[in-house]
Amino acid sequence: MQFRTSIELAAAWFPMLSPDQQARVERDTSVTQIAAGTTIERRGEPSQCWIGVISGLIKVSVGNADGKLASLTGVPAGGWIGEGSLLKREQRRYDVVALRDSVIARVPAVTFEWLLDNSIPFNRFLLQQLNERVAQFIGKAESDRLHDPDARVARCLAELFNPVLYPGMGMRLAITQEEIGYLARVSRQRVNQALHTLGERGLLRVEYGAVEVLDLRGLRHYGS
DNA sequence: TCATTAAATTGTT
DNA sequence: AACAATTTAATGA
Repeated sequence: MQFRTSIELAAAWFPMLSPDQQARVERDTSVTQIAAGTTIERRGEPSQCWIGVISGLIKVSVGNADGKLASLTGVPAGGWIGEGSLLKREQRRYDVVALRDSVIARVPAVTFEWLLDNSIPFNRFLLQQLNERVAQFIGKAESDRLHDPDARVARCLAELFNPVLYPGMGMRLAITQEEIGYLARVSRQRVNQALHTLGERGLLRVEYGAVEVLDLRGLRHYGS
């Protein structure tokens, strides 16, 4: 089955399961194709699924009670998101939106918990995933203090594009300057300024409601 | 299909 | 933070 191959390729934890565990995951998991710009999960909905990105790229907007964004992060192919809400049995506190045409897998909460109870390799994978996420936030906090706003914007964009890796190719990302601001922890006005600075250096091109990355390496190493 | 209006996003102070 | 300018989306003839 082609879905089986997809899950095996994208989920590092899948091959570690026992055959009967794999069988159950295959049975319970739904894999769907998502068009770019589609909202996969909406804030407030109690949808209890663990979401994995088989291919493409999605973004996760974490919001506070006011509906304003507190932070935003991209999830590349192979990444999984939502275990926090599952573990705490809460409502979703963020929007999940596909940035590119993507294929996502949904693992029901009961299956997720069953794996948690029965598979040590699965627990190990989760620990690693959580650890990396913490490291990512710590790294972001560090660069917040070390670099100027231009560099922060550049690195955040590079971080979003990092997983997709189209060397030299122009990639267009539908993201608002306000969103970039929350992502880079910079005011919207400063984002606007930074984008033009980066644009003048030929690293990207600013569009309405989007930016097109021209030089991913340049962005990643900007300011260092 | 085109013109008008509203909403969203951007650019500037 | 506030404002004007610009772009997109929606609506109706």
